[in-house]
Amino acid sequence: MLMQTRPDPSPAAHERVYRGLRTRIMLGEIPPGEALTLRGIAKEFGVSMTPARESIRRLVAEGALTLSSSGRVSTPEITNERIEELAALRALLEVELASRALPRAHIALIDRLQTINSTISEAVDRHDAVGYIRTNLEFHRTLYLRAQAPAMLAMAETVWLQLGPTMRKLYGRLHRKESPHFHRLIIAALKAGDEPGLRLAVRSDVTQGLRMLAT
Amino acid sequence: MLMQTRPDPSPAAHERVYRGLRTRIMLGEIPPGEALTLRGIAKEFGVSMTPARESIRRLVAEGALTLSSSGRVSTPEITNERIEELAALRALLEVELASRALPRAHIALIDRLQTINSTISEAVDRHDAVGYIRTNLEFHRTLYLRAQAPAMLAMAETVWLQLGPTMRKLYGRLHRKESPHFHRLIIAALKAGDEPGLRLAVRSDVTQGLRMLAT
DNA sequence: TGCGCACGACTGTGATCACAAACCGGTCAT
DNA sequence: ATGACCGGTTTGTGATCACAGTCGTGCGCA
Repeated sequence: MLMQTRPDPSPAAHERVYRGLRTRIMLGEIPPGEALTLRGIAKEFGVSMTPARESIRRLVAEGALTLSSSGRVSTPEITNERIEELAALRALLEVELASRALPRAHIALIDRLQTINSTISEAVDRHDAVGYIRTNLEFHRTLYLRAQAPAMLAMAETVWLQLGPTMRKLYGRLHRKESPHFHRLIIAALKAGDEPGLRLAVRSDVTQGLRMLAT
Repeated sequence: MLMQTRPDPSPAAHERVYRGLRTRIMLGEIPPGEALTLRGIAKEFGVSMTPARESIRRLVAEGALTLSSSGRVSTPEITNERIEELAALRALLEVELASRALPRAHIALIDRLQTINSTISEAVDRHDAVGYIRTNLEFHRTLYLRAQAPAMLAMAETVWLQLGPTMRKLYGRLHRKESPHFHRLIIAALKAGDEPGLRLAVRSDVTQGLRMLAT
């Protein structure tokens, strides 16, 4: 009985399309309001319309794309109220996730977070917006994975996805090298086992992007 | 120019299938671990496999259904950790929603909530589990609609959906007529404009179901 | 009697096609 | 010049089909 349960021999076509579009959206590579067509997506990924439609349905269900009344798909045109809401959701979810990760955060995790943090600084110096966004999300995901709360983490990722199209322009104007500042506060709070400090640091980090847009 | 923009002349087939399955899941009419087949769903709704598959994709994306490694779909088998997590999510999201609704809660809303509450009592007396669940959710949705936070409300509904398959058995053993107790506390806090009291009441109401399962 | 194995039915996947509605030009009348 | 109208083209929708993988059942063998 050497039934090697290979988890992913060759991902289904609709899965490939989904992942491709999802990362592009989450990293802000598609501007808000951009229109997409099923045939265009299908041709781009070298598949037929069927898997393209299924991936679109998933992304629409996750709020990453919107469907016009006639079925046209596009990246959502984001309003200020929506951004405020999504930022509030990030604060709610991620503060809780960080708090749950705190008792499980041993030194190896903190080391890893510091490594990621320096990678973020490099991306900032390089003015690499996509690299910055990706590494920044990796920082948060690495921490929250320790919370052992998959459903909560999935919701947080959904919020990141919905913020994707604005991330680009949001973080485009934020190439100050002060960005990992709150990350350092997070790491310090983790080291000290300081839960209130951690909650405040995460909340500050998450809502910092909002403030510059509200002006 | 009498272009009558009818919003929904005849809902698309995949939409009908989606709504049908969604309400059945959210109301707990499908037990956990139940297996579903595309052809079965298609035949039941009188459509082909295509719209059935699309609705399944949406529901899987929302966490209402799970996909086995071979693509088989079934309602999720829910563990205690998952329930704890989902209850925590309900608490986080709904406390925030209630708090945001509080300043906008005028007397007409409170009257409506009281009406819904008495309907809940009737369902309890009738031992009508599905009616109880539906009316209970209507109570919460009516309140949260006032929060003017559509993304947050959508997330809360997603959590309800994920809790659906367990709701039935959870609330099945809870046919004590004490159920609208926390609802009365919520209404009282709304009347008094007591935000801390409201937060506590919502949190208590939302997590009450968990406690009896944790034992 | 118990265990493995093969066969058949079933299930999800993806491609293709026909169809209806929406969109987008240019054109014409006012 | 501005507006409505009308064609062709594009777009989403849903049905159907062929195919590959999976699951289960019953048979056969030890």
